[in-house]
Amino acid sequence: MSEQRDALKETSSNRALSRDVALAAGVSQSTVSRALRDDPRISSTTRERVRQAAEQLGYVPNRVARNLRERRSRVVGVMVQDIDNAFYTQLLADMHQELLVAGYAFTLIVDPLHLRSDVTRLRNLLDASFDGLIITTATLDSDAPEALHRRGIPIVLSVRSIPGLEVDIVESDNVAAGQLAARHLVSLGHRDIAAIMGPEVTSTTQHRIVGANQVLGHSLPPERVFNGPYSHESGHSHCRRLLQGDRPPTAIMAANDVIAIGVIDAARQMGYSVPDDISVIGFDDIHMASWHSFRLTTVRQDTKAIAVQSARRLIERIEDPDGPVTHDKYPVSLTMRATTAAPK
Amino acid sequence: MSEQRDALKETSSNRALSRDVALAAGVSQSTVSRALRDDPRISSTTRERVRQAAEQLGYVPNRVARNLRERRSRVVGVMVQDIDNAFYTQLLADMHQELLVAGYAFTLIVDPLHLRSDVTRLRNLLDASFDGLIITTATLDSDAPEALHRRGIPIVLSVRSIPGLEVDIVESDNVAAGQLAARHLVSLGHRDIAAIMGPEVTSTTQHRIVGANQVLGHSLPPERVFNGPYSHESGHSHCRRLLQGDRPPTAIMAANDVIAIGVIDAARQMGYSVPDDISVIGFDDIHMASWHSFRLTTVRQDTKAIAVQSARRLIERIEDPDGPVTHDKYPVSLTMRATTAAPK
DNA sequence: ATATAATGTGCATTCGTTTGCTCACTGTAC
DNA sequence: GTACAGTGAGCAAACGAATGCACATTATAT
Repeated sequence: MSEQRDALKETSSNRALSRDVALAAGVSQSTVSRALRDDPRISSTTRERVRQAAEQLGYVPNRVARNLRERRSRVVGVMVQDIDNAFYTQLLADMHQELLVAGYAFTLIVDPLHLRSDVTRLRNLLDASFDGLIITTATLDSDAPEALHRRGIPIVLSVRSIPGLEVDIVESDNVAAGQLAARHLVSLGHRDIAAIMGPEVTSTTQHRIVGANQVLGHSLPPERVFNGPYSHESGHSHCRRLLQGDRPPTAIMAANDVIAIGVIDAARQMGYSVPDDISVIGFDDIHMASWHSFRLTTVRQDTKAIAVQSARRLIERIEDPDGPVTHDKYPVSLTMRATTAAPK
Repeated sequence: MSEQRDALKETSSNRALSRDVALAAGVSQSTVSRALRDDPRISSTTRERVRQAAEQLGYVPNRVARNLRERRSRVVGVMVQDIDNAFYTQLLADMHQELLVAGYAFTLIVDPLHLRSDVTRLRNLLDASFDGLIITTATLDSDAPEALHRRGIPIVLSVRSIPGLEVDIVESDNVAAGQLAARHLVSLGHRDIAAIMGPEVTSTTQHRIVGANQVLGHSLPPERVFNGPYSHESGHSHCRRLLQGDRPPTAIMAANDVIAIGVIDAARQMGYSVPDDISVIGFDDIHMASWHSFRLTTVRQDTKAIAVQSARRLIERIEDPDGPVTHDKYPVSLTMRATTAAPK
């Protein structure tokens, strides 16, 4: 048993190193490094010999050492508010894919606090040796993005933006999104519309409200606008309260599909029929929106394009820190399904 | 402009180093390191002076260098099949939390291929400098876990297991889960039950089928058992086909809630009522299962406990590679909601 | 045969920390 | 005044790979 212990101990520390390969192949350590990285200066015979030796010993280069030497980690951080949220989850899946093919790994940073100056947190971001950061949790009062930017850490603001910051931004045209939703509801004949939005300090929320107001010709009355997290629960409870009130609205605009589904659930639970008694429109068009139980009418944003482009922009920024700052704004479109209709 | 360029260039490379702090504080670089790590040998005056200098310069230790020296990265990999899946997403959220407080970051590894010997992939896992790996994608024919284990890389098998491998396992009692589901359906009077399961090579699928068969007193007929991915789509299409067949079953057991919801959607879409026309039971009890639109009866597994314990076991294993191998098996329970009833 | 270029390797340094060991200094006991 | 702890700090060697430069060796030109 103690023998096995020792064996194990040895095993865990006897990962073959480049110098072991060098010894086995009868060349120098630097030649091993070059051969394995396909340096043209190494003859093909030597290269082959080194390859074999490496294979034999199961040699895999130590990435930490390489990172130190190359002064980069090929790891990027992706900040999201909440992993357990279908929108972020779709976004992450596509970002992951894009980063992967570019040779980057990513580590998830969950940031429920919207990047408000939490010194410890900021320190962690700085010392975490990311090559860059995709931030999807920016709020208008986030201070971390600027601090990180000043430190020279490549960042891209994805999904949500902060005005006046000279960093790459990838987002949807949220003003147009607000317009689209409002125009759809108005054209169906709705006049009393409520909005269950995300946190007020969020660019998406503000832009969409602006867009909606433009179409309505007036500002949504404050008692018809609700702010809260992007959760099923938020949609559910706000809708419940609305329907219990004196004069419920005839339509509800939700900040995203997850909220919208919460709204639908609450309405149904209270015996209301969607869309006969009340119309509901969402944003995003996540997979779930098309499920038969919901068939949610929603303003589609090109989540995949945003995910992919965010990853690309970050990589570009990492590889060329001084390139021009970009701002991608993707068009949105209306996906009509079965949760909106003319009011009774 | 070109001035700013230069400034930027400098900025990105002039992160303060410990030697800069040393210079500023008038001490040696090693003293800086010790002072910042609260080494008792450093006097409090010196410590304070170093602290101030570090603060002043905005010094943050380079984690890559530290990792190289300490021979560890404080990063663990978590392998999941699919990010965009509510079950994994919940699991990840809790693992993340647990790892975070223990000082570990995690990087996500998406592994749709079930860890079948993909040499490139394995290489990537090996050289990625993870301190350990939580694997939720093991199948009975995965060979990577054994290879990784042999290499001395700490791993824990989470959710799914592989028999005969001397590694830590954290899972639910899936035989009991199968029994529970079958017993519930049988006690309601169901005799013709179909099962829409995950991939056949999965321990969870096999154990649950075993449990169900034990209760039924016979094996489910092959034409009533379907294997497929853990997706809404799989539940949807299999259910559709079942209901279009000659004699549809009176109840469907799904391998997880996501599939079950696909089943419900398909049934409703075809005009069947759940549970009046057909009963549906899921596994997991994800948040969504309780949404009013589904109210899914399901066998609950303690996802949170599994997530937390997997993280803990991995950390223990990292910190004590030679400790005894553990096998946690969590009990499951029946959550009765509104998708099961007696057959007509 | 000698100079010259082209080719392939190796030596030694570097990346930025942590840490074993040494050493200078102070204060106490003899 | 010498010896001896007990402090506090510095020197220098890791950690494991990448790479600039020097240096062999061979092929080519003269």
